[in-house]
Amino acid sequence: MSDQPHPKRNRPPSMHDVARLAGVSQTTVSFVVNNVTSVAISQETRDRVWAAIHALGWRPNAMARSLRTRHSQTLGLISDEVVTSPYAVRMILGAQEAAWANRQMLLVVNTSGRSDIEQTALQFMLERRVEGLIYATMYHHEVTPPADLKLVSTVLVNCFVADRSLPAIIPDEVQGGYTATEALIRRGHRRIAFINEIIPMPALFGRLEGYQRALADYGLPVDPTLVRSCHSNARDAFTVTRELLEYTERPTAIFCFNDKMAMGAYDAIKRMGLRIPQDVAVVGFDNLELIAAQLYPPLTTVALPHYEMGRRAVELLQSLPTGESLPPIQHYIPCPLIERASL
Amino acid sequence: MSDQPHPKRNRPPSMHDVARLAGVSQTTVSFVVNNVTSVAISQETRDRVWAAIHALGWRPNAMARSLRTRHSQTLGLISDEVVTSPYAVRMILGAQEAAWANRQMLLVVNTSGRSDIEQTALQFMLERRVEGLIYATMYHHEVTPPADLKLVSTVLVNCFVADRSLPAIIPDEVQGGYTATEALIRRGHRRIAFINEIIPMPALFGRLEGYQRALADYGLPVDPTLVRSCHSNARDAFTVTRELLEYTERPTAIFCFNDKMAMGAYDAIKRMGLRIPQDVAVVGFDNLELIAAQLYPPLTTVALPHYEMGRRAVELLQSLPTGESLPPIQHYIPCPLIERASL
DNA sequence: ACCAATTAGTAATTCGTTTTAGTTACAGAT
DNA sequence: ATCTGTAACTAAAACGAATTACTAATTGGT
Repeated sequence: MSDQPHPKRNRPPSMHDVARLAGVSQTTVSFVVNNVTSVAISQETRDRVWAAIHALGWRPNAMARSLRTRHSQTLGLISDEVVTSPYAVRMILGAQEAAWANRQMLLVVNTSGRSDIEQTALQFMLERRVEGLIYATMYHHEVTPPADLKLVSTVLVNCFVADRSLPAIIPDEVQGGYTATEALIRRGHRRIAFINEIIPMPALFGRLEGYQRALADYGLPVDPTLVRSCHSNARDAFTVTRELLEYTERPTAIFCFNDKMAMGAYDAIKRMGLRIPQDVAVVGFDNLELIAAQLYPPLTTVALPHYEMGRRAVELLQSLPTGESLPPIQHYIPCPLIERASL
Repeated sequence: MSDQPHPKRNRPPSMHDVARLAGVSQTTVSFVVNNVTSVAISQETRDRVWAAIHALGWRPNAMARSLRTRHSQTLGLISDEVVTSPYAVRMILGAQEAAWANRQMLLVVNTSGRSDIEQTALQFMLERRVEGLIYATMYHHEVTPPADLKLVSTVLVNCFVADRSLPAIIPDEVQGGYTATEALIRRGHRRIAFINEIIPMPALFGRLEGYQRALADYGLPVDPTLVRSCHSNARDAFTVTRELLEYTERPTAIFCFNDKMAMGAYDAIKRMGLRIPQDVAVVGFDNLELIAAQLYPPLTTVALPHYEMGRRAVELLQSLPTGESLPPIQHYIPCPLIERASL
């Protein structure tokens, strides 16, 4: 009664089905598909096999292949909030594109900072025999990842473990702070304020160090009253900026810990009737496109190299000969200055 | 010489290894692990098996399991720029969390709008036998996905096909525009301007319709001079806002097509010495946290329900009994008003 | 005419599970 | 003493490919 001859339920065609249609053995199909040269197959047969493949719409079953070859062609990415955050989506993109270039797929899990999810996610990925794992965080900080992480090659991104026993890809905060400050100095600024984050974190110390080093390298004094701290949001930065601009000897430039704060600084500067960059120059950090490019004038800022970090992490994993383990090197990725119009 | 007895190279332990150690058959191990009740296994044996599992650190090989059960426990997500864009990362999060709740993993590929990548990505996912596919776009617009998409259950997110032959999850633009306008009306505003996007797209028409309907429902006239269009960036919105505020009968409220434009509107309003919301109220659209929450005063805006759309898409796929196909319903997801302080 | 080499394939095993169809041992009933 | 029933397992066949180790037929050299 049924028009469809159904070989066995209606599952997708297998190599056997192809072989049957082409009148050859499954082995031959495999050889044709994989272009195996160690065994000779006539051109005529190859053509017949390909014809059968197209006729049936066959495509390989990646699980069967992986089971046999012991290569899952899969990388895992576990992150706390990266997926959620506009901050770091480019990191995923970098990772995904690098994986893609190697015909690997990326399994992504966002833990929302919950360690139970993190633990389960790791187990899931181990079960899927990922060939490498990226453990990334939204903010650059120290982490204590689950112990099972040791069972697979892992690269930390934007974070590090206390004993530096795992390879990590982290932004070069010091160079970033240095670059921002140097750019201002080169524009002739001598009184450069730095509005820093107040909650202790590597970025805070690194950027401050960069700021200080740049001043020192160019023979400028470090005026402690020009270094202020507040929570990294526009509101608080607004207040601090206003205070800075009321100094008798007003700073002519402000380096903000991040773009959100630069946004507040902009507001304060404009409110006081000053112009950017003529009266006060501003440099931010993070290169949040949404803020930096939309502000007026567009904000010159230092970019966190998220894309680059994601890419490097994957490339590091791919560079690893099977079976060996990655040396626990901490890779510092430079933070480039993105020049717009605020200085 | 070597301390390590190596059963066969150094591959991860298999059920056979566990079985050998526990002194049972591999079948028994499987039954214990999967808590199979159709076959009786004594408690004592169960304990021995679990002990062996822990001793060896065994964990199932998901590929072998999937091969056998024909369930990949995997969903695919193909997007143009979603991964890249802060706009819609929450969509991925929604999808991932829903997948997670069902013990499924999400394979993510970003095509960067390139159809060759899109095509290959789809093939990869089909090879991995994904149990469902989400095809998402960054902007709400019409798409022509690859034909092979028909081979797997697919849900479109934030986009639709011309003939509506595929189920789609899309934001309810009309309701969003209505909600924004209504909120302003309820605050007593009578002259409400709408700065719309200028490039034709569903959002433009939908939000405009919502705006007009709200005015009509509340018996307000639609003044065509109050509806302006420009490219959706802060700079152009700044200019348009300035013009609007120079009308002799100035609008007391501005509904902006999106938050970037609201950012420009803020600048113009402040520049003219007016206060938000006392002199001019503003409502945005998109709820870009970075902008909306950082602006001063914080921006009241309509949120695109990205998280919800991602979640719904996955739940739709999961709701599908194996073998059947999803009805091509277009699901409109409401866009909620996020109240902050700009009206 | 015979051996070696080459060409063109195939059979059978394996990867690590799930699952169906048994098997064995023993207790209790008759 | 045998039969039935249950408890406690196990053997073996999938799943869909990759891969090793053959075989059969042809060609070429002498």
